[in-house]
Amino acid sequence: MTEKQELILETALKLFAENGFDTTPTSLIAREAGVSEGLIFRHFTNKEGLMDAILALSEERMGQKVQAIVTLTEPLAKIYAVIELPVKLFSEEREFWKLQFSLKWQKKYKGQSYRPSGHYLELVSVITDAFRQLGYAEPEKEVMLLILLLDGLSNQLMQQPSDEFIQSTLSFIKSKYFNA
Amino acid sequence: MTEKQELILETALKLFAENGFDTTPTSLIAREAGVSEGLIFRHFTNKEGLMDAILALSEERMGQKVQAIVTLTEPLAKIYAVIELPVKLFSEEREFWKLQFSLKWQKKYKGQSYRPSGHYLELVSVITDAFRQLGYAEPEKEVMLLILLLDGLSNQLMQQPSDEFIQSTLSFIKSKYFNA
DNA sequence: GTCTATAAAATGATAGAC
DNA sequence: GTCTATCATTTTATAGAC
Repeated sequence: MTEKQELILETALKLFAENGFDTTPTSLIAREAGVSEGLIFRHFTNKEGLMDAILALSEERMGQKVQAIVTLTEPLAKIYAVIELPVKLFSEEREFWKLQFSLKWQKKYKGQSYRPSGHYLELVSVITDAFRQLGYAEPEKEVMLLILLLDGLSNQLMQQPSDEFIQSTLSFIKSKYFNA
Repeated sequence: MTEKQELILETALKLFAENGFDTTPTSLIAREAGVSEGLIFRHFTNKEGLMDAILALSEERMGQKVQAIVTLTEPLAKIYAVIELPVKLFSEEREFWKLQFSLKWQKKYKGQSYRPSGHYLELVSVITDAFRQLGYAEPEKEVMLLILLLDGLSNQLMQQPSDEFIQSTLSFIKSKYFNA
């Protein structure tokens, strides 16, 4: 991966996150990255190829995050880590994750609608077990509820809420979970 | 509002909801509605005007829904009604509400980002009171949490989940709320 | 109110030189 | 690997006839 290739990827990521995939012209990406428009197509074939490359990075980074949670031993620690995940993702690489979440709502990518990644499914399974270990009566439903909650939280994080709001939300959510 | 005007609006709504605002050409709207493309611009000035007209309808319909909840007397009934709101909205007018929710993620409309409507703020205030009446210690935070939950639920509703999933989710959420 | 025809600009993509 | 120049299409929008 050459320097310009990375530059294109980084710029495209930023612009896609800010303005959406289909409202960001390749001409703008080229201008912002300071490269010729032709170069984008030489390296990534077409606009979709550019998105593919970004998504490949995404899978990799998400895998690392999930791994870090899965390796925790205490069930409650796992649950708290999942609760903190969206905030962590957004604070570390805001544009990157904004793009991820917004994809769900944009035009079907390559004809398929949004599909949860393998990492996501692994996480669900691990958290279900955690709830079970804590003695919750309906672990599957608890996970489902928690997902709804974190989905909504990710949603809110797009609006750049204050740090105070974020912290207060996190601790309030955590306060709802304990050994059953 | 003439017959063709309504037809254009209805068709645009459907297509915007399916494919997004900026990925739906006016030519397609015209073809699907069986009218000339020029007529769209004659009536709605430009593509944005078309969206404005749709959004005006939205405000009106949302107002009706909120009014129905506000007039309930029992605090728990209000909370349950809010919990049921997303499902009700999607089952009654799926495309319409899908468009609403997806707008949050699309390109900033007219340069402003998404802003909650007056109806929304009214609803928040009423539900906060309901929690207070039920004796909850931190009603504001409870509302915030509930909003996250319903935001996430709306998100999931986009994926056309099974009716069984929906019902089970609703009753599980409700089971978390009672007189404190 | 509605349609046909057309303009004007933007956009994705390719070819060929360096 | 990279750039310049250019093409083909699509898309928003307007003008004028009926």
